[in-house]
Amino acid sequence: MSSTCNHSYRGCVAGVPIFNHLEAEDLDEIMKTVHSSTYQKGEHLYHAGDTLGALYIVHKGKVRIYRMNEEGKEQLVRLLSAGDFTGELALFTNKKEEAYAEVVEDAQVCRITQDDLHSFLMQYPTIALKIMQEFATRLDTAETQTALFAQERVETRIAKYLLTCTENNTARLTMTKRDLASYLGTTPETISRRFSDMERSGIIQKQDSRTFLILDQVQLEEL
Amino acid sequence: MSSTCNHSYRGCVAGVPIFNHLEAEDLDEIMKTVHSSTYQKGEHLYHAGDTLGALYIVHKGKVRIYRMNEEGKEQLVRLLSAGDFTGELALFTNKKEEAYAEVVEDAQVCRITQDDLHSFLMQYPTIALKIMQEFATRLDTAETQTALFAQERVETRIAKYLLTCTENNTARLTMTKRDLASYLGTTPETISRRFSDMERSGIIQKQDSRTFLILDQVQLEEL
DNA sequence: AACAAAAATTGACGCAGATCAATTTTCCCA
DNA sequence: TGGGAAAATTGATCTGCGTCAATTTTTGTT
Repeated sequence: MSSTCNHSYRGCVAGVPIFNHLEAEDLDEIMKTVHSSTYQKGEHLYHAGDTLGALYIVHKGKVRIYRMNEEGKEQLVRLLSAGDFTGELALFTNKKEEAYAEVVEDAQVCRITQDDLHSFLMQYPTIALKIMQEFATRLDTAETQTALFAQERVETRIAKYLLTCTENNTARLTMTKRDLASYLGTTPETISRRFSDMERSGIIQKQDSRTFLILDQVQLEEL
Repeated sequence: MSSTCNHSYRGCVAGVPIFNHLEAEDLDEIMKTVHSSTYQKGEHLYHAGDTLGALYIVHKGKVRIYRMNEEGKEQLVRLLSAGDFTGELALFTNKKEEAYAEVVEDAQVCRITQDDLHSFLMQYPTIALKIMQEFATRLDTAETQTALFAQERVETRIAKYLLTCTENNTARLTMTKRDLASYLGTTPETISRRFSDMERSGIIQKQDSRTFLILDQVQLEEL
């Protein structure tokens, strides 16, 4: 069960890229209209088909955005953590939501209604700019992702993904391999095999189930 | 060669969803800052790697937005016609463009510089709303497209695509099958075979090279 | 610590779709 | 309007990856 309250809780909004450039008094203004809820693992923020009237901003925890086709096959679209938002489709168009938002780590989520947001946009045009920045970036990511699916083999997709989450020659996965498979448009079995291949050929080395040492970055890059 | 002029040409802007809700005098205001160019088939508006400082709005003609991977494989991302725009990534973020924009049908294109657009957004917040609407829609399309690639067979992708361009039981392709293959992440050969299959099983019937009669929409929908 | 449930691994097998190659058809534009 | 180039079609072959199935490992819970 999720619990709701609409007290002023500035932290929820202050940490979010869309708003964090505003002055303190403007933030407080916005906070007055924000509804904050906590959700537990397994709960959904929304389902496909819902007509959302609000923007959901994750303040704490993790939320899995996924789609499902007619046969029930899932595709992981995005994994939200603190500062990320969702629900923009129903907010800016009048389409129904096509994705599901499932809490995978106990979360605190702020909601801003469509009407409130629209009036903020008129009042603070810089917010619009921030949102557009976020949109443009996400659009680019989505199109890159599509191109990746369209023209690269699974091995290449994994390699590219690993590189995006590598720091100091160490790749730390933020999700299970099962979710990774779904995100990369393949199966857990194939993910497993490709990881084994890469270990066998000395490109990576398993540290623990979620951490891998990159032994040969050059080779990884040209997969 | 493209020719440029920046005379006031209201038509360029008036027909564009982002601006067409504005009053005539506001339109004229905007028009003053718009640069209009004509391009011939084969010319490029921009290449991957360019740092664009402007939004490109197609007023006439067609523009092919495509990406290319390291091996030179192309993926068609979008086909722009009158009213569509491109260049938003470089405009709202500071990333370099990752796609190519090639004119495939003699085109007239308007350009609005970053600075001008930003000041319009502050002056007319409703423009921002329109752009966000467009972004949200496109984001949804891109994510739908990704999911389509991730979980559906080529036959299904074709079927879904055909349905999007069907009117009165007639599907009219807006691009060559070669481009369609690139758009759907497959090869011309496979496209050809699947179309033949669908004709053989009485689902569609070729009218001319770009037009197909939908004989059995139900079956097409469940492919 | 112990258990159940979820996740991950590995093998065997089959198929959708890519690739290569050879025509045929369509589309321009000179 | 004719000729050359691009696009489309069709066949033959090969392969990456999905599917099914059986364990094994990891994880979270009491």
